[in-house]
Amino acid sequence: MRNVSKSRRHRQPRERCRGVATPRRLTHDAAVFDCFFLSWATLRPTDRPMSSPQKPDRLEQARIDKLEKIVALGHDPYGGRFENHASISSVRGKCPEASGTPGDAVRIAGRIMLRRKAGKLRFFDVADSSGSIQVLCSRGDLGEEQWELLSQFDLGDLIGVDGKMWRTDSGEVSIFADRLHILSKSLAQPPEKFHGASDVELLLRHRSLDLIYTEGVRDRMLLRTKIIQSVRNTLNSRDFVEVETPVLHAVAGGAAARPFNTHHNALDIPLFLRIALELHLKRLMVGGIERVYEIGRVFRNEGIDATHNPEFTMMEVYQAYGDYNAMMDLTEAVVVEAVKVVKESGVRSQESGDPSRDREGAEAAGDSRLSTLNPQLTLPWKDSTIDFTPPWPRKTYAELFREHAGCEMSDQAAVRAKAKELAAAGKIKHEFIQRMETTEIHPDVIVGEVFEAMVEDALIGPIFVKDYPASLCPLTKRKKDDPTVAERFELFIHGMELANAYTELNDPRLQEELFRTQLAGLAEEDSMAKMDREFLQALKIGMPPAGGLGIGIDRLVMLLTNSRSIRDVIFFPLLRPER
RNA sequence: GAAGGCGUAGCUCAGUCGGUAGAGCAACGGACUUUUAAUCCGUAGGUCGUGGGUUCGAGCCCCACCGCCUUCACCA
Repeated sequence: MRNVSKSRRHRQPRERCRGVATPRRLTHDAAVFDCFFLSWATLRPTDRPMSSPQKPDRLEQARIDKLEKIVALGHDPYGGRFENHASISSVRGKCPEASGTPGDAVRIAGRIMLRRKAGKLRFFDVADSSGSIQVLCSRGDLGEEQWELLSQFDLGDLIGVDGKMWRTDSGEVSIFADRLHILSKSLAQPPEKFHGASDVELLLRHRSLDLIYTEGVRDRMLLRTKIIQSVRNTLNSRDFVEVETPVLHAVAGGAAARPFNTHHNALDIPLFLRIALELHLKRLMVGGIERVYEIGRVFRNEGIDATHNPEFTMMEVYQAYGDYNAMMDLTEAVVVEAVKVVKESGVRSQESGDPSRDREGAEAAGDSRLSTLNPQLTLPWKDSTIDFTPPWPRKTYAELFREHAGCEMSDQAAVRAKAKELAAAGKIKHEFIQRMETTEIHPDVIVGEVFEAMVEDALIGPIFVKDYPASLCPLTKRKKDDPTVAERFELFIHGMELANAYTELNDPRLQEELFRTQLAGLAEEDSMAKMDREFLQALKIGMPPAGGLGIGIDRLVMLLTNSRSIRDVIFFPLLRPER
């Protein structure tokens, strides 16, 4: 809390300044800097955030000098409304075929990406969100004032251009500039023009730079948006209703994870950031919203690595009067529709330069299964491909356990022996074996450990793993003919767990009992059995039998964009603050 | 949390055995009216992540710390 109020103290005076310093030619930059230094000086030295601008370095100073020249020429270096400009991709098509003849008059706006000189000619490559184009400026055709203005342009500046479409002698599509406008003076030196920036930390801390200068980053992030849009479309077209439920929870339930702690001052109560969407959505189902979903951020206070960010995006959907079989069908639909969107986008995935590579690769490999698959539904993944063509296999947990572990999961002695074997091979922690030998651990927990070590990585998929040991699933309905088995499935693709679904438990008394009984061998924080009275009360009112499904959106985007790190699909992943 | 790797100019990177800190791009000045990472000539630019230590002398060796990456651990 202290940190928050501290940073607000920094921010307020500066934001106020920004309001005062409305662009007034000539005095504009002076006003900014007066204000800036004023607020700066009022801060005690220890309050100064390290990330805030320090005194300008030599490169920044060179740009400030140019900014001042721009002001002296009577231009606002930070521009203003710039109307009726066209997208760069749209004007490219208007270029005359023959070089040296003027085409249509156009107006564009964008960022200077490259600059070249040839005598009294200046070439700028200007890019907007649709593409880039060359702007040609001729000393002989522009007035003194315009030439003076463009001489103050640097890489990274945002400019507007009025001109006519023009093809150069070498055939390059260009705009022959008639009039130039400065729209925003960049004070920061861009990365090296050929190699770009490659330091991962630099790119993550300055994602804006990454988006501008690293090939493919913006396309991939925008593809994320399209994928999420597709998920919404799929659900909406099936009459599911999107809602928003609280992020601040008094009890962080619905999943087994450690929450972030926070505090409400006026109420003076502890609160938690949600770790799942589940319980509120079920309460809405009780309230009569029979098909309901939410796509939202959840927070888990755990480790950070290539597949885990402390905050991530989860989609949870509930369908009254359905069950987990209905959820398997829905999962296939949601993912397949998203795959189609990715295929249609034509955005190149991270490591295959050519979007059609997966098909050619499959044929070249001569794999009969791959060559007969629907090429529309394959996407590249690392060195291979993922075939999303439905229907995906649906195998039971017990079946897969038998297949990969070589023994029945009901054979406790054999399972224990297997666990020890895996520990010797370094695939299961020795501590777990010690606990297994010395304390009483539920047999299903041991089975779960062996399953994770032997089966999960081997699941190429997409494959639905269904019918989990019931004791691992306190929010799930048991099978009618076998109460030791829960109607739950997980979707695995290349060892990654993408979806998790249940036939939801709607018996309030059984639910309360499951919350109450702590599973032997599990710490409380590792269990989902957190008593939530509001939720139990809702179940007493009566929740329809239902199917429920959760999909990790970030992981879905990773799989569909061939991204190995979750940081490649989140704009601002959490980093330790710089000191 | 553990092990390994990395941190040098705004950016991308060299830096030999411990002996004056290097290049390309970018910047600045100049030449060039059809360039495509333009080219050519010149100038300037460094708290070698931070702090200690060893040494006549440390970017380099040692210790601690900070950050990032990889693998592992944790992780519905």
